[in-house]
Amino acid sequence: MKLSTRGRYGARALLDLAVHYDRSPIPLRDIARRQGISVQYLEHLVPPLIKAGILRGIRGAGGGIALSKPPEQIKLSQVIEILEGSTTPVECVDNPAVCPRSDSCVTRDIWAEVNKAMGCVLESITLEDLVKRHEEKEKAKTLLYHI
Amino acid sequence: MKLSTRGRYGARALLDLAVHYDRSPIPLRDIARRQGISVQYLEHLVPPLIKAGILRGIRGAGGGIALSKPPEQIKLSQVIEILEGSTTPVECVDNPAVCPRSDSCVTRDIWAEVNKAMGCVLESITLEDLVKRHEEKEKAKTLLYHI
DNA sequence: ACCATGTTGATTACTTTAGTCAGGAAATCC
DNA sequence: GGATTTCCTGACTAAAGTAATCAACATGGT
Repeated sequence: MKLSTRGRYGARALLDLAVHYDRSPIPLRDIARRQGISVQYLEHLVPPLIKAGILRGIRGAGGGIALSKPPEQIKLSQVIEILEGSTTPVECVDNPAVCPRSDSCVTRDIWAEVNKAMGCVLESITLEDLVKRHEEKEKAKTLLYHI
Repeated sequence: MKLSTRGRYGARALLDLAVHYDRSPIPLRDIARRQGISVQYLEHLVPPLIKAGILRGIRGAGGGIALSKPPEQIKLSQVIEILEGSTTPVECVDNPAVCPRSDSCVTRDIWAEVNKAMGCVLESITLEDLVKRHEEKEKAKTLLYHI
């Protein structure tokens, strides 16, 4: 039930962008540095997000990438779907034809429920929520310094 | 977020055993045939389940494997844990040390919630539940013949 | 014209997964 | 007590997926 680096890095990158939302485009270089990801790897995560309408890319000096929608309109479920493909733990849930047992298989029903449970969580969280959580953590951290 | 064949086949095999619970041990050969899994592959799923106390193996003619606990005492979460290892979608959830950002990372919190959501589903389902679901499906199927 | 940036495709090394092969150990049956 | 049946164990292989780099291109800003 693993999530690959694509989804993980992608989520972090988008959070990074959401934190700086409404500012000018941010170069991949900056995100890569802040998030500890190589620019070259990040470059491969960007195109699918652009195609999906989540990001836009601005070339040339002073360019970078930016969210093409406000953070509260971007659900985590969508991001993961784009970068990881389907989140289903098992092929047959999305595509019953891959297994002749699909319609009589009770374990398949369970995997579908597991998938739904994950989906509900991811669907309920937007980039804005992530930003809020992030800010709260930062706040808590600075408060510690004053003790 | 994939589940490998280990967990899938293992779950099906245990369901098969649960359906025949309280009968004599069942040879791997039978389970393999009914479930469409190779005996040789199934043989590798059995030992960890035995070590975990879920199964016992009876050698020799008339032998086979059998559940060592009644089906209502075997949770799916345990089975998956044994066969797949941790279900966490991301290393850092179980083991914060793998990533220096762990304590300030909000995406990590999300993966933990996703993991919990999956865990709740798997924890709530026992082999007995699977058997019941299975029987209902069978019943529905035979009813269809009488229309 | 030049440089900074995103965009794209090919390639590589590595790891995991799925599965087979081959042989051994214990229990049963005759 | 030997043959048979079954589980048990470890080594091995092929294929796929993952993580990442390399290299070249396209485009916008100055």
